[in-house]
Formats: sequence, structure tokens, C-alpha cells
Amino acid sequence: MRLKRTHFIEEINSHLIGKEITVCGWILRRRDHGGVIFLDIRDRSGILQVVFEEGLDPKIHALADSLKIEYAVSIKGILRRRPPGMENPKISTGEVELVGKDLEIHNASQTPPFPMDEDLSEVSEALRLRYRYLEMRALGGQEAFIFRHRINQTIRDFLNSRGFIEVETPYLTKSTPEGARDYLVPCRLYPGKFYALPQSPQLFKQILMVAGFERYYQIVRCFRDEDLRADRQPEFTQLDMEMSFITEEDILGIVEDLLSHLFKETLGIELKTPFPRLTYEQALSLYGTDRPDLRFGMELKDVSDLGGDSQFQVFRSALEKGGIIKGLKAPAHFTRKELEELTQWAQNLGAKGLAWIKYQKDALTEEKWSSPIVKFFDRNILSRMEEHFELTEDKATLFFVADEPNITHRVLGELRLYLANKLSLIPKDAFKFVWIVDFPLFERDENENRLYSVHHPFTHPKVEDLELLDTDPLKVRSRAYDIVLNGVEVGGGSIRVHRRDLQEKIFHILGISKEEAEEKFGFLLQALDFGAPPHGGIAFGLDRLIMLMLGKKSIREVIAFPKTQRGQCLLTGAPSSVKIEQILELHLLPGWDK
RNA sequence: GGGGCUGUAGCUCAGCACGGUCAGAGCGCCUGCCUGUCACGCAGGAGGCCGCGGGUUCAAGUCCCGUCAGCCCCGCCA
Repeated sequence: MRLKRTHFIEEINSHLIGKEITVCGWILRRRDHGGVIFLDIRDRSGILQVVFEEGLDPKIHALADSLKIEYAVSIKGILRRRPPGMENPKISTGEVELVGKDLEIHNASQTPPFPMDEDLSEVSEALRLRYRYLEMRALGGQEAFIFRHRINQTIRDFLNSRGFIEVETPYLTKSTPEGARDYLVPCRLYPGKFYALPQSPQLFKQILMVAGFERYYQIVRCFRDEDLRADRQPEFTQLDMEMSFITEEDILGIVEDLLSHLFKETLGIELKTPFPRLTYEQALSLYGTDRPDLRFGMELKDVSDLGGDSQFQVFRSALEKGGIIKGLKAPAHFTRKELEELTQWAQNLGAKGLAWIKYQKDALTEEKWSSPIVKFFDRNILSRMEEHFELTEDKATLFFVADEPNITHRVLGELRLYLANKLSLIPKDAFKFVWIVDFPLFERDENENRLYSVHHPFTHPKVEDLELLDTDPLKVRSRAYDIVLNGVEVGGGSIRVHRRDLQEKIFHILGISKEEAEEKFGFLLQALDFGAPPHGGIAFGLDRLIMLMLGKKSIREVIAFPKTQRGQCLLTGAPSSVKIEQILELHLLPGWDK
């Protein structure tokens, strides 16, 4: 390294004209005119044009002639103002150029597999992942990661200022029942035993509350061995928080402060607080899902009474079987073919069918209402329908599903999203947070006929529902809350059980025996016995949050070295085979290590 | 475990439905020329197991079966 950098390119401007400076970086582009060579050199911070003139120094000019794209170089020269009319307004250093006097070539480069000076979003992701370091070096390739860095900094600054303490918890820990599949790490020292990588630091952060830290946070990696999606990676990052001597309101409040601070600092966006809240029941009833996208309307309406008054047998029999009838309004008309496709699509989701009624306000030539089923509805019902759905638009289509509540909500919830996308009803650049509260504590597993925790087994029941634990546990609501952004669950948490007797009772209801509870969670139960304070917290899927903030379609775009959908790292080739010696050492072949 | 889309030059893609001028384009790359370009330009050139394997056929990027890989989704994700 003969030529050391004197300036980052972003620091270079007309104030340095006439000065001798040295820049370091990579060749982005070259424009070779024979006697004069223009090079665009790029470092992390920007782009600068360098000129090598044959007349000035034939030797250096000849050396510069050997440069190609992505060679790593240092260039020393005199900064000068560009000749009049030769400025380049597209780059921040466009008024000036560096007249190259000395050049050190640190390394040559193969021709990159994709262009380094263009938007790479059209290049196949597999190739970009294989050459992730080149994608990142390319123009704009670091933006998401620099943004992510700023998010982390802003979160830490904010939480530090509010008295939170970041504590690191183990990655080699204990496998726990329920929840996602664990990643297991075989243990060399204890044949046949395994560590597990944490699905979250849940129990450790509760222990930290018992330990009296009172306010904890951690930006922490979590591991879940489940199938991948655009918003799911086997290892992902949580912002994990926990507080003592607090209630739900304290946590929701501090999270709203944190998120509005974050959006203001990093995106310049003012969020309105407090965020709206929906109960689980309301969310399901209005949007058909517990993670509603509030960027647009199209709420579901219950029309069970109207359907019951109609002569439409499908509706009436659904009601008789204990089902419900719900509908939503799309502000558009559809072709017969589209309606058939929608019906098919709804049936694939489990609906028996999809009823629709076309509405036309100023019906001079056409019927105001048209549909194969409209004959089952008399004038009176139709006008109640008009009122119910607030049919003020000229054209609309009403869609109905009549089925058991689960299916009705799921199908209409999906239909709502599908139609909103199709009709472009979702505003760009909108960020709509919503809290979902009052989740049920338990749900029933149909196959095994046992209860599961909707959140996790350490979630505190609502105090007013405690009595129902013995009589009707499925009716018990929990002190859990999710936070949803634009239809994506970005965080969730709860007030935890901090009393041993209640925790044991919940284990019992979940069908966890005393022995198993002792074996798996004995350390927690014991800790609760030593003056555990009331506490609760929340965890954010940080990758998802950043993905949404940047408007990316996949979490992989904001993770430096992500896995493919089949769980491979295309850069390193993991997972890979290992030597038989390693397997034997870990006692993974029983009997072979004797 | 299941459904769908994709795979042709270094990159992005066309060509597949109707098998036979079908090995093509743009960019990139290589060589040469060029003293004011900035996605420089001009002239010339190289580059292909049409993902892989099998089948049908006189003949297969093209049709069929299988398989691998990437992506999206369902299941799964307390």
C-alpha cells in the first residue's frame, strides 16, 4: 500500500481544487479516447472521474491503459475544475475531476458476472447470492445494509436513553417442547445429548427480569427449522425487549415511541400515535385475519340476517348448520370469466362457493342488480343490502361466503387482499400499524385433541378470565399483543406469568406433566419462586420490519448472506458434508465410537 | 409432503402451442483506432451440452416422462 487515501470521495468538492489528493477504490467505468483516458473510480461513498493524459505522463497513462472494470486501485493526482460545459450533474463530484499523476494497482479483477453500474433487480437472485460481495460492491448494493445499520443504531440509542440494558443470551441452549422445530447441535462431551439453537431468548429474558435488570433488550439472532418463505429465514433477527413492574400499556406506549422515533429518524416519516387497536375478535370479524392490512378499507360485513331472510337455499342451510354469511364490496365489475376464476380460487381455499351480485347505480340500460342469485332476494332485502354496504359508487360487486366462521373469514380475508391488489387499491409508501389484542390463550389441536398456547405457555391470562381456566379454558383471553404493519406480523409479546402456581396450572392445562415441566422448565419455575416481579415484553422481526420500511419484497434483500428457499447458502455452499471423524467424535453413530 | 412459475451465450431475454434456415438479439467481453468523454464513439472478432437423464420420431431448445436447481404459495412457523 504505497498510496494511502487522503479523502473519501464524498468529501471531495470544489474547495479542494488545486490540492493533491489520493483516492482509493474500484474502477467502475472507463472511457478510453486513446490519448486521454477517463476512469470513474468508486469507493463506498461516491464516484469520481479521473483523467489520465498521455501528454502529461506517458508512463502513467500506459499503466492506466491496462486498468479494467473492478480493479482495486489508489490514484494520486491534482483535483481540478472541469472545463466549462463538461460538468456531470449526475454525480456529487461532477464539477471536478482528478488529474491522475500516480497510480497503484492493488489487484486485478475478473470480468464481473453481472453489470456493476446498473440496477441489479433484473439479475437472477441465485447469481447475486453466489457473488453477494460483488452485488454489494455494485452501485447501490450497500444501501439496504447501511439502512439496517442505522436502524440498529437508532434502536440502541433510543432504548439506551430509556434505561434499557442490552444483555447477550446463549445460542447454545436447551431444546424446549412446542413451538417450531429446533436446530440441534450435537454435544461432544455428553454422548447422545444436544444443545438447541434458540427460537427466541424468551426464557432467558424472563430470568433477567427475575434477576432485577428491569429493562432489557437485545438485537439477537433466532433459529427455527421450518420451511422458508419470502419473509422467513431459518436464522433471523429479533429486537427482543422485556420490562418489569409494568402493564400492557407501558409496553405498547414505549413501542409506539420507539417506532415513531425510528420512522422519523430513518425515513423522515411521522407516524400517528397511538396506533389503532383491534381485538382478535374484531380483526377476524372485520378483516378475516389476525394480521389485517389497514392500508385500505373493504371491511367484511356480516349479512347473516339478510341471507336468512332470502330464499337462497345455500345461505339458509349454511345458517342452519351454525355458519355465518359475510360479504365484501369491491368497487368494480368483473367479467364472467374473472368471476368463474375467483369462484374456483375461493373453492381452493376451502369455500363451497363464492356468491356475487353486480351492482350498477344508474341503471338506465342495465339492471341495477344482476347475478344468478339475485332472484332469491326481494326488493326489501336488496335495499337493506344497499344500505349495509354503503353502495355509493356507480359500479360495485358484492362477494359472499356462507360457511362456518373459520372458512368464511379465511376466504373473504384472502379475497380482500387479492382484490385490493388486483384493483390497485393499496396505496404505495403507506405505513399502517395496528395492535391486535385480546388473543385467546389456548387453541385446540384438532388432530391430537389437546390444547396449545396461541402465543406461548408463559403468557399471562387476562385477570378477569382466570376463573375460566378451570371451567372453559378455550374462552380464556390472554394478555398478549401482536403488532401488524401493512398486513405483516412484525412483532408480538405478552405480559408473562410471574407466579409459580399459575405457571404450573397452565402447564397442566397444556397437558405437560409435572415431571416434564420440572425437567424442561424447572429452572424457570424455581426462579419464579424467588420474588419474580410482574413483567412482560415484546419481540420484533427486525428483518421483516426493515424489509417493509424499504419496500422490499423479500427478507433476503435486507439480510447480508441469506439462505435460499431450500436452506442453502449459495456463497459458501452450506450445508455441506463433514468428515467421518467429526461425526464419530460427536457420537452421532451410536456404537461406532467405542 | 403438495400446487404453480422459471431454466437457451458472461448478463437479460426471443425462439417452444405449429418438430425440419433455429443457434438469435441487446448489453458485456476481446483486438484495433480515437485528447473531453461520462451508459463515449467507430471498425473487426470470439463466445452455446438450449439445466441434466431418458423416451417418441427419419429429425427434438421445440413433444412426452423423470430429475436437479431458483422463485412464489399451501401445510409447517408456541
